Amino acid sequence: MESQDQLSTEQAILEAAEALFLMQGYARTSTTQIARRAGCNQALVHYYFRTKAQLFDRIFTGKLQSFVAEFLGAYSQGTTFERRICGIVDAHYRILARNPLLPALIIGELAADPERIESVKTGAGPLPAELFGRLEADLEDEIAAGRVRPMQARELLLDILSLDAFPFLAAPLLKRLPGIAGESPEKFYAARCEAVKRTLINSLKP
Amino acid sequence: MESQDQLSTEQAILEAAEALFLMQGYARTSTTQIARRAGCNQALVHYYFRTKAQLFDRIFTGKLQSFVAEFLGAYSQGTTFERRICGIVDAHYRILARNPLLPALIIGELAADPERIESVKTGAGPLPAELFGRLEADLEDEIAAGRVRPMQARELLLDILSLDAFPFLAAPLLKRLPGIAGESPEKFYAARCEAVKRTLINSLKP
DNA sequence: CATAAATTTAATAACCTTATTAAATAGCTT
DNA sequence: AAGCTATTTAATAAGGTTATTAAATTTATG
Repeated sequence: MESQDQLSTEQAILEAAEALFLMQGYARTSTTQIARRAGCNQALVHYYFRTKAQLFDRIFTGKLQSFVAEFLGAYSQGTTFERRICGIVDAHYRILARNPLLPALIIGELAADPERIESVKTGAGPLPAELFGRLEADLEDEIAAGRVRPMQARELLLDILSLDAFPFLAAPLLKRLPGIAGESPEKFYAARCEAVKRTLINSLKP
Repeated sequence: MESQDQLSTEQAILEAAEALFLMQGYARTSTTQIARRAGCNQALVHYYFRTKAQLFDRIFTGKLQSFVAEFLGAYSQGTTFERRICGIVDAHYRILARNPLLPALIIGELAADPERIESVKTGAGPLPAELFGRLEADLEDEIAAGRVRPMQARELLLDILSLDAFPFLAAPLLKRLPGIAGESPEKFYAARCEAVKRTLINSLKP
């Protein structure tokens, strides 16, 4: 039943589909294209996954939920608030370096099909809200102690998310900018991560 | 030759196409759909604009270039560096409030079709590079005078672009977040603009 | 080996898309 | 009104897409 080739064909389709969906999005990717990349007949894509939509969901529902959960849940155990913020940024850049194309896909697909957002939200569970609550409580303590300027937790979270995610969202554009085009992505992102931490830490000072 | 109805049909097609392209992207929008929204026959779309690609270009090439130019060129004439930074952010939020869906379209379409980036770059002309140079020179002066911490102009520009653009890119997601869902977009963006200015100004302190 | 099950293929139905064409209609202009 | 042009329409060609089907092939198993 479950021979080696069978599993490897199914796996080949999954991998081809993931790569193509990430590079081109859902609408621009055809099952024919997926089959060609996986090195199999087009009907096989439907044999294993029935429909293109099911194949997409199979790949991305889990990926999306774990990504969102990891991303919002990267509130680290640092000794100081400053260290915890830096921990978040480091964690975000690690996650993003592993999935550089995922943010653009999320934006693109969720904008086109907002009902999918609900499934992501329910899938991510209560973790994000819980962690936001912890960040909020910590921030209030820091502000009360005079170590951080008065600000809302929501704005801090948006600052962090913006600074971390934007370089990956705008990568196709940034890659071509004169000052960046030469650099390797790894070096660029590593330097950017350090700069973001400096910006964030400095922005919190009273 | 150019009667009132003729121009209004052409205009109706342009407006329908712009709205649909912005909401759904290029690949998900069909000329049939455009015609339906414009209230005309599908062949008319091709009568006026020949191909779907030409229609898209006709609408967005100019829009894109002026958007990029405006966005990068919003280096205002403030009396102090701090004021100039705030001027940029205010300008960005004004531009974005007028074109809230454009950033996501740019990201989505340029990621799928990187060669279009070149046309945007050439269309934007030397303005961006020139203005970046001015920001860089000003920043160096401020750092030399000890009014701003040492940092690279590139990182400052990325800080600004990230903080300004992200809320619009992630709007479909953010709109559903518990703490934001209730608010009107205008209020949310206005509050965010103020918060971004505070974050940026504070992040520059030595 | 025989046979049953799983996998793979070619063929194709049904549908949608872009773009063109030729005919019909409307709008001017004289 | 006739004639010219511009606009609009219905029809359709050509091609691509998803998904199914039935037949062929491979693989597993008694």
